[in-house]
Amino acid sequence: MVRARSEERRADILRAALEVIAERGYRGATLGSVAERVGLTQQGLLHYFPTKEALLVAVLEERDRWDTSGGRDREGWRLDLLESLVEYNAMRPGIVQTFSALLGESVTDGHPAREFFTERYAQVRANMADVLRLEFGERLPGGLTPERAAPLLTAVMDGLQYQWLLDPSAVDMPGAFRDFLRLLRGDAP
Amino acid sequence: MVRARSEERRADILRAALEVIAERGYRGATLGSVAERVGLTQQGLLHYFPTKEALLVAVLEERDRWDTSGGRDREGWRLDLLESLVEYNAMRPGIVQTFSALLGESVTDGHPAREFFTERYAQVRANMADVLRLEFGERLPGGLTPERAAPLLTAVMDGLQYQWLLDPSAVDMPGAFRDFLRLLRGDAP
DNA sequence: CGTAACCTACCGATCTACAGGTAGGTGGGT
DNA sequence: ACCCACCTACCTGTAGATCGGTAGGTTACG
Repeated sequence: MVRARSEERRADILRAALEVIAERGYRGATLGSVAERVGLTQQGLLHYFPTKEALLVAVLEERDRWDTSGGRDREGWRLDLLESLVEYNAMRPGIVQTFSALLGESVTDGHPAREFFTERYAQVRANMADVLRLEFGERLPGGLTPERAAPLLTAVMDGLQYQWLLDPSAVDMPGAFRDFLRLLRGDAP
Repeated sequence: MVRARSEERRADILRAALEVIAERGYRGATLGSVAERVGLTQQGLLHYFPTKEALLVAVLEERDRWDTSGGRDREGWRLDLLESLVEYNAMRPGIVQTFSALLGESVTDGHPAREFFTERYAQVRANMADVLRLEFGERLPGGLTPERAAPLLTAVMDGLQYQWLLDPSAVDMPGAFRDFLRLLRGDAP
């Protein structure tokens, strides 16, 4: 079963790339250090992914697949599932760090992940709007439409991640996110 | 007046560094490209800032000075001044991009700006809490304490910046921020 | 006043260290 | 016999940093 072994290798490489990108960002990551982590030479790695950028694209695609599986894309989430997602993220600093680092880099000129993130955020906002509409209808308790609240919801998730990554002990990410949801719901504390 | 000329040069260099970091991030920025922008060689630049990291530190310090002048530090802002700040930022994509790129990078291991941002965010949250307390007292209309709302306020500002940088036409940053403030205030739309 | 000593603001050459990528193998499984 | 999964060797480019200048101005002092 050579084929299976090969697929396994690719998965190993992607996992290692995720780690290295988390540690050093995309620009700071080197093929050599990714290769080393899976017991390959840099050139051996290039056998699987012909360029550094191809590796990045594969990483992003996998993230996409992971995101859209679990029923997010069409079916959508519900608000309480978002809450669990944040809790889940709080236990996986590695993944959060990878994508926060990439997001930060991606706003620089000509970054290979820029288009990916641009499209992704458009889609995420649309998803968020759907979730909110499902939960609240055309007007949230605070008076916003789902479309107006969606960028805020997205921003809170991302912004909290940065604060939490910089100092996990200073920010209770899931707690703060719940606070925000309460704000959206217009609940009393 | 050799001294004055020198100070001017340093200021030029810092401005150029800000630009280059916005375009390529810190890791992607090169001393040569910064130097070129002010009509120096790379070695000439190193005469003013002995290492790349020293240059970054100087950039961050200047930002700090800029931030804390204008009466932010002790006296604090008020909520409506925050609103103007966001509007102001929306007209200065360069600055926003520089610090968003740096923030993103700074969560990677051993990044020279990491400590700076960690401390800075602690301070920003404290400032935000003060602003909120000044405006609302110990309980905001939504029921949160100033300390609980501060990370959210901060997160919204940062998160919106990323969405806006990726696609300015897709996000009305000042508008969205006002929406959030309305949520905090518990106003009807 | 003049000149020697010194300082400031640079530049050219060069070193070291990778980084990404190419070319051309080799060896084991099918 | 063949091909997939690698490796060795190597090339090219680039980045940060050091070294040793040089030109021009400044200061100290006889």
